[in-house]
Amino acid sequence: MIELLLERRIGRFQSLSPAESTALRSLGLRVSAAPRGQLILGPDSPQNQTALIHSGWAMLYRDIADGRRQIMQFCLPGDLVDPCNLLLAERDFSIAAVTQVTYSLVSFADLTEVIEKHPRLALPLLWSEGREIYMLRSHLLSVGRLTAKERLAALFLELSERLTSIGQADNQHFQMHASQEMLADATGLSSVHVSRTLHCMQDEGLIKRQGHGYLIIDHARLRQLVPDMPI
Amino acid sequence: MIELLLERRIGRFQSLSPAESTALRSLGLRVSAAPRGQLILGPDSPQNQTALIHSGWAMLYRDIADGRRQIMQFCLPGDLVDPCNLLLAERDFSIAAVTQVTYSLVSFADLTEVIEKHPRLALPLLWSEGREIYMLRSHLLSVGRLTAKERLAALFLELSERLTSIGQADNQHFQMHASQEMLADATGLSSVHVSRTLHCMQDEGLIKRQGHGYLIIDHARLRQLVPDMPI
DNA sequence: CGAGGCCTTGAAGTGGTTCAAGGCATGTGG
DNA sequence: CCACATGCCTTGAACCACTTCAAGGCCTCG
Repeated sequence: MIELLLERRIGRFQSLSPAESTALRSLGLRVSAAPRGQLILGPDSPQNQTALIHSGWAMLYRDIADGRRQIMQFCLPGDLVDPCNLLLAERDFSIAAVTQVTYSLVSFADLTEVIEKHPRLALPLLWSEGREIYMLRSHLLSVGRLTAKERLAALFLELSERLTSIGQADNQHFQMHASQEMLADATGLSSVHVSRTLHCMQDEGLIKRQGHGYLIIDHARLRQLVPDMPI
Repeated sequence: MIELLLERRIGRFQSLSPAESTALRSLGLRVSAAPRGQLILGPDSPQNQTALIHSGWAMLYRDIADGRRQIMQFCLPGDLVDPCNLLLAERDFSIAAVTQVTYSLVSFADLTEVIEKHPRLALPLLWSEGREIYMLRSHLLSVGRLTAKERLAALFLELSERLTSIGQADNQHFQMHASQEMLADATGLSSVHVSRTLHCMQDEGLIKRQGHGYLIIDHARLRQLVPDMPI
């Protein structure tokens, strides 16, 4: 039952045999839970481990001494974070829970064992890594060259699509769990400006908020606002 | 003789047998050349190809309709660009020559053939991919959260270290082939501001320029300027 | 010698930041 | 059930880092 999401994603690349499914699930057997805000992988965590998210949102970020922080990506259910990182001597990022999160830590040994027994799983896992890099590059373009409104629109569209693909949203609306400060740290803006820009977007009818979730009402206009949004 | 650089890099991860060396070299047998400014891989190039750089600098970038452009990374000799991308349906970036460049195009088939015959090469190639993602994240942090001076310092340090590791610079100085407009497109600044900031850095003795190359005179002070520069 | 590419420089403008105060929820302990 | 603290969002006002526009200079190359 658990681990369905990573399976489903991989299965979209190539169909899986029962043995392969079981092997994938074995990566997520030891489930941990973290409350909102808790560090999942930090500078002091053992190296050569990465996170597989089962439920909830996490964020992958790096912060620097004087308090500045950059959120590199939001990690959603089914995400196995950057497995290539397992090969590096040191991890350069931290992962923290945005909502209550359940997850499994995956070690280099775990992953190589699975791949050695089921070599056919290697390719889809790399495909998944490729998607991650792809998103990272889109993020870089966004932060480097888009305006505040465009950056937020791009982020909303990305989250909307990713959540839709795991059945946690439809194209019209989804639950936004990140605080405005997190949105700021992800987009390279200040939280004050995020607040103002969101109001502006709401006034223009691009988004609509109710409670703690955002309702994207005009998916098409948001998309048209973001130049070159292929994802 | 050619292809020495990728071998040397991979060999730093694990030592290579002669057969493995030969296999790696086979990826770079068909050498092409591109003059400064020429497109190497564009939107119209066949998918499922990536570039292996033999000599010269290239840049990986994406540009959007209205002329804005973001350079994601500079590709230096020995770089095999994002092999995971070979698995994706579509490439989201272009590669162009910054200087005169010699390179080989590597297809998905080429790479899988090499890895199937020499499975021990898979890990070091992924390690190399891991480094690339690592740099991409540093780049994102830079563009999202650093000031103009810090961004340029970070970029110079990154290039200095990478060039030093392939014997094309020592820690004190290196040849800067990118124009100020390229530096701007890489750092998310305007070229005018790059010009001013460079002058400011020169006045402070952080860098010194002669001819078309930059001479980094105070590696230590640059490093101290950039918060959290682990690379 | 002229053209084009790249860099420089000034002046004006603006998108976004910072600081600071206040509002509105939610939770918690007395 | 109130009093208070805490976290998050909002709003205004001042400020600044960086952009844009525009003109001019200096190379290089045909």
